[in-house]
Amino acid sequence: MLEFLNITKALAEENRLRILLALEVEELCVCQIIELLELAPSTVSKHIYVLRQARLVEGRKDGRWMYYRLADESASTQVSEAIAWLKKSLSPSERIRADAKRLKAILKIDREVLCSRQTRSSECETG
Amino acid sequence: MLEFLNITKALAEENRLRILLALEVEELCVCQIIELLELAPSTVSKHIYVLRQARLVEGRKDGRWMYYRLADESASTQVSEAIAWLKKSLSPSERIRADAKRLKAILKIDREVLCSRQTRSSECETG
DNA sequence: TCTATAAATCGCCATATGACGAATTGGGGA
DNA sequence: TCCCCAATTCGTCATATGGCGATTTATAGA
Repeated sequence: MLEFLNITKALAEENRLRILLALEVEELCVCQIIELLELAPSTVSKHIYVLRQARLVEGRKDGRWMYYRLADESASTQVSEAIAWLKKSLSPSERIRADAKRLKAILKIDREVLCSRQTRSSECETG
Repeated sequence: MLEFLNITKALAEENRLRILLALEVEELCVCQIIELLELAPSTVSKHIYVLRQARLVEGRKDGRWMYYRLADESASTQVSEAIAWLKKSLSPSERIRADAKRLKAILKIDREVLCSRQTRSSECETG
């Protein structure tokens, strides 16, 4: 029950769904997720924390950067079922399409450039 | 996205999960759900409202009583998938087992007796 | 028509949650 | 060693949500 509730609570927030959908495309660095959602780093970090608690995403550290990906086949049945359900049931809305388009643009930007751009200012728009 | 979020938000609360699991057994009258959860009628009513908004449950009026059941095959794909996922993924916990046992006892009580008992007092324990 | 009552709605309160900026942590590179 | 910076954690605020009791609504029965 508790594990299940952790999962449904994690899925019950729009920005967290956006993160999961983005990770469906490919593994992402935190700065790429920040750029996609256009939220403060601390906010994004907290959302990722909730997703990790629910075991829906897994992280890997690479130097100063953290990369996150959807939980894979090594995950528990509950988690795997949840991700399968998510993929099957979440039909494309306007926002989801916009995110997908925006993510394509973000992936074209060199990651180091993206991170430093966030540090300096957020003048340059991505989409 | 919005429909999906309505569903995940509805599923992201323990007492609402308890209601859905009880309705898996059979259609129930509100007073039976109140007896099971041991919460105020107004609270239970609000939970049912959320479940209805998400289209996870359907109601039918019979005189002064309202009966609720899980959404059936006439429901949207998203709703059907959600219920299928719920049934498949929510493994029995202590609380779920206790509820199942308690529900059996509640179903043995005549509905009118149950309702009037709630009105007078909550002295008589059910399980 | 009037009363009783099952359920829903309203109003209120306490707690949970999402948002941000500030401060902290930890790994590279000078 | 010292500084830089990606990411996280902490502190705070505004809003959302779950809980209850009081009130309202709707229907059965006198």
